[in-house]
Amino acid sequence: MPELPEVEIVRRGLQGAMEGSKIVKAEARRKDLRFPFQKDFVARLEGQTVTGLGRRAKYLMADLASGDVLLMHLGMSGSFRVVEGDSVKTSGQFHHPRNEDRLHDHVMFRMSSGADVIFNDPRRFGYMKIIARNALDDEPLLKGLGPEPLGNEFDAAMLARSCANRKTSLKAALLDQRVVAGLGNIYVCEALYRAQLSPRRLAATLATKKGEPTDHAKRLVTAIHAVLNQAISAGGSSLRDHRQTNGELGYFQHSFQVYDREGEKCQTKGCGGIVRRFTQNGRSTFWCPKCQK
DNA sequence: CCGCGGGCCTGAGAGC
DNA sequence: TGCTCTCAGGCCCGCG
Repeated sequence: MPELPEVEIVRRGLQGAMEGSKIVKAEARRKDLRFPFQKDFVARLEGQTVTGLGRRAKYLMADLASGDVLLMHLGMSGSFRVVEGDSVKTSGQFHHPRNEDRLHDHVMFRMSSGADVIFNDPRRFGYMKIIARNALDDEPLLKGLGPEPLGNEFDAAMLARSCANRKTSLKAALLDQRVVAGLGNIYVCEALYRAQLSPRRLAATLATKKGEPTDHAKRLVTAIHAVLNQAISAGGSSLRDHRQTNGELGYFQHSFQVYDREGEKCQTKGCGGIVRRFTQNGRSTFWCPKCQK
């Protein structure tokens, strides 16, 4: 499911239920997601107050009073929902009266706020891991992540620098979390379209021979900022799995200009092109060959 | 070091 | 209806 905007929406949705509340009870209903849970996973969570809920790239990070950090990744199909009230009365087993499919409810946090926070993930590409805060810098999952695309340090100069020596397409470079951390297939396609840059273009063409950013690099950074901010404002994109934590859908999918729009007319005024699709590095690329150069 | 392709999972949808 | 095939928002790993 989730690229940066969806993860950010989930973070905001979980804040009310989790920040400042204690994890009264935690359950991992299977022994693994993408990776096995740590043996002491539940023990390190129960009784801990969540002092803050942050995001790095596509990771959610819950700060615990113990000094641990709970790292959570949604993979392709992970989602959280917050259930308030009635279910809390249910003793023992983690159970909710709402009549939905619970087959893939894999993790539950019962919070002192009175809310149950439930992680559902059919494909189980998601995972959770507890790390001591003072060991975050050595965490392999986080090491090597590039800049936050909405952060201050991400600008045309930096993007040009990290693309300068790449021997790959611009599309592949933007999907590489070492270059910029948080974009996925949808928002890369949309940003390239908005910047009118071809996904096939060599990544290195964002920099001059001296390594200075080209106008293309500036356009691309502007487009990335715009598309991410608009997507966050729209609650993210709901294609299959993404839900806000209150169960509502995001609606940025209605604003896609190329993603999943193969065969449709290009929306750029006066272009008259047709949105095409092809495969790059095993992933679908959607673009307008006429206006993206 | 870098770039690429395979694999991990389940489920939805298309085609027969 | 039901089977088979393809594809899906991510990312680790092993190979060349």
